[in-house]
Parts: sequence; C-alpha cells; structure tokens
Amino acid sequence: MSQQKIAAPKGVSEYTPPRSSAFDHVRNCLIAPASKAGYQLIELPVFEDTELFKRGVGESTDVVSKEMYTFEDRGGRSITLRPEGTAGVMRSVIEHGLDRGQLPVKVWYSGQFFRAERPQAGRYRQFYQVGIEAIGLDDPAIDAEVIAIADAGFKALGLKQYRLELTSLGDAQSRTAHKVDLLKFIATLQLDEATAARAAINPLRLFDDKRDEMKKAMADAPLLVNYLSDSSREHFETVTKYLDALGISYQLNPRMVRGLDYYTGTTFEFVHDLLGAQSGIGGGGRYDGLMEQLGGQSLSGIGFGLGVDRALLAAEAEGVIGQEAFVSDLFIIPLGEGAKLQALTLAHDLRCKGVRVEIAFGDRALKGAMKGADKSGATYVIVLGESEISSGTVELKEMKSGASTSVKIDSLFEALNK
RNA sequence: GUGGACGUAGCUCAGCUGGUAGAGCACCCGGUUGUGGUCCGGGAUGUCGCGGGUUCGAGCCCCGUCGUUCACCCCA
Repeated sequence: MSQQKIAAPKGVSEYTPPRSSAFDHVRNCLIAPASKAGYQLIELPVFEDTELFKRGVGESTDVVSKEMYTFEDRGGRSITLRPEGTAGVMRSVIEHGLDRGQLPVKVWYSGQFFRAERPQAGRYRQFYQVGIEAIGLDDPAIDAEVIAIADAGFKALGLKQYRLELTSLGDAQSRTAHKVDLLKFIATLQLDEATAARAAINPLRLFDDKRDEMKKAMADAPLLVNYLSDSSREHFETVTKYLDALGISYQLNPRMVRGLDYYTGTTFEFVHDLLGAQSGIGGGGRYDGLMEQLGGQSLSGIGFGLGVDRALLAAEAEGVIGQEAFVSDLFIIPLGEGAKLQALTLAHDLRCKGVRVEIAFGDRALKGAMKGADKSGATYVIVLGESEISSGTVELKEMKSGASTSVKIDSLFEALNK
C-alpha cells in the first residue's frame, strides 16, 4: 500500500537537476561583482522579530500589512519569515556595531525570502534574492557604484533585453511638499472605492495604475522630481553624471513607485522585457531614515535586491543560459564484488587528487554500464574486473574517440592529466 | 485577496457525439560469453489532480476542492 503523496507548499519554486545548475550559475553571476568591489558576506536568519519589518518596511505597505508569514513561536514571540533583506541587514549591523568602524559598511547577502501572495509566473511565495548594502555614506558616487554592481551582474549573466529605470524620491522636505499638491490633485479625480483606498495608503501608487483611463487621469499629476530640494536635486544629478561616465544607460522614470516605505533619494529598478506582468528583476535605492528608525545611529545607506528566480526566467527567455549536468573525468565500471572494493578505493584516491570520478554501482550488465557512462558524458572509462586487478593494468578508453590505451592502475592519475 | 484558462504515464501530448486509456521521447532487458553512441526486437509504467453527483456506464457532463497558469493587485 503506497502512502498518499505530499506536495510542496503552494507557490514555492524548486530547482532540481539539471535546471538547478542554471539557477546556481545565475546566482553566482549576479553576486560576483559585489565581492570584487569589496562587499563581504553577511549571513542572516530567515526569521526575525515581527516588529523589525513593521518598523523597518512600514506598516502601511502591502508587504507588511497582508503578505507576511507571521506566527507565534513556542515562547510566545511574534516571528516573521523575512519578506525582504534590507531591514535584517540593518538590524544586524546595529546589533553587532558594524557601523562603529570604518564607513561605509559594505555587505552582500543571498537567500530565500517569503511573501504570502497569490502565485503567478515569476512570483513565488518563497523566492531568492541576492543583494548588497552600503551603509554610512551620503556620497552620490556610491549610489553610482551600487547601481553599476547590479548592472554588472545582469551583464555577466548575458542579459540584454532589460532596462534600468531611475528616479529620486528626494528627502523628507521634498516629499512633504509634493504630497500636499498631489493630494490636492487626486481630490479632483473620480476614483472607485479600491483605488481611493490605495490612494489613501500611498498616493504615489496611483502613478503605477495600469489602466489607460487612470494613466490619462494622472498625466497632469504633479511629479515628485519637480519638488526636489536643492541638495536632493544636486545629489541626483551627480549620480546620473557618474552613470553616464560609466556608460550605464538608464531611463528617468519620475512615475516609478516602490512598495517599501524606507526608500528616499536615488531609487531604481531593473525591468526585463520578456517576463510578462512580473517584470522587475531587481531594484533598490537609498534609505536615509531606516537605521535611526530601527534604533541605530542616523546613517543613510543604499542597496539593492536582485531576483534570482526572475533573472533565471529572463536568461532562459533570452536563451543565454544552458543546463550543464555534472560531467566526470573518469567513469569506473567494476565487475564483481572484489572489483567494487577496488573501484571505491581507486575513486577515493583520485578524487583526493582533484579528479572527478563516478562509479557504476548496482551490478549492471557491462553493456548497460557503458551506456550509463556514455550518457554521463564522462571523458574516460575504465572497466575493472578480475583480469585488470590481477594484472594491475586497465584499458583507459576515451569515449569521444573510442580509442583506448593500456595504463597501470598506479599511474592512472598521470595518464588522465596528459 | 479578485477574475479567466487549464490539470491524462518521468516529459510533451492524443483520446471521436459519455462505453472501463494511447503515441512520441525517456527508462529497463535482449540481439551468443567483458565495452557506449545508430539500428532491430521485447518490456514496465498511470487510483485520467482529489472528493462527490448525474448515468446501465464518465478521462470525457455537473458541483466542490487542491494545484498550475494568465491578468488585476503587489513586487524580486
């Protein structure tokens, strides 16, 4: 009697061989530029005190108000599976006093994040992000560096059909001034109930509405970029100047909306053309008040999060990624019980020297084992049976050409490295 | 959370106006004793997502449920 099968929880993505190799490749490409720029790994818990996200990300955001996996642990604490990375990094930096040393603090992370949304293509309840944070410096040059690092990751992957959208959300004064006028403007519009509710939570959201009539209605709405304070405008102009110098193309998008409350100043998004509705493959920006909000000193920071799942989808859509299975250098086919023992020790020995070795286990017939060797893509094959063991010599067969040469078992390593 | 489409072997799918399931690929075995890729022969495989209903009879009809997918919403 077979037991009932258990399925994975709804909306999670799983990467099994051979696609897992492509996933791994994407993740490595995306984060490699960060370590070249001196960012160091920070490894954090996937669950945190719920309060961290309420205070850090903002209670009014959709992410916090309706998409968090929150539960009570056995000690009665409210715990939440992390929905994003920045808040946790800030918490850890403050907790361990990383900001007491030389600034900026530069870290990178990689891992799973969780959001209880309705799944669809490119949107999962557990998803993977890599990201970096540079904390403690206001210099526009670091804004440009952070953006350049993200862009380098996508380029390293081979992506072409994406664009960088850029804007500035300004400082607190800029936003306050703009909000007054925006609310006045919105008051003149006829909004349905759901839209009005969204506007009440965050009036900027209306800029993001996909309906044509709303786009038309918002065409003349006051734009935040026109309300930037002198220092904000100057900072942003310097960032774009640096990006120009770096040869990184971007589109100014004054209507960009970000879903997390902590963003200020320079804000950006990477959007891919072939992905459908969930087209954002990465995004980030500056966050001036976050650290203080979380009980730390008043330092600003900037960072990004890149979606590994979506970058993989994008790479597949562009056809710039393949799946590579593990390929061994040597495939050993043991014949008989005694040979199996020999194969085991021989493989172990060669692996210690760095050779990739696989063994055909399971007492398959020679023909079947050869077939297996062929499919594995192994470069060389040896058959290990009675005669080979007693003579101490094997036939080293190169699969591609089919040619084989006699080699002493003791000098296999040397023969393989010729 | 809202709306639409879909759910048949490991994979891609077929299954006529309802009569108790098929193809290709993949997999396994063999084509004379210990050497793969082609070819030939043979073989295994499904509670037709799950539960209920209509019917003499349902993979095909109805309801529910779970899942996937597309859009809204949101965002990576």
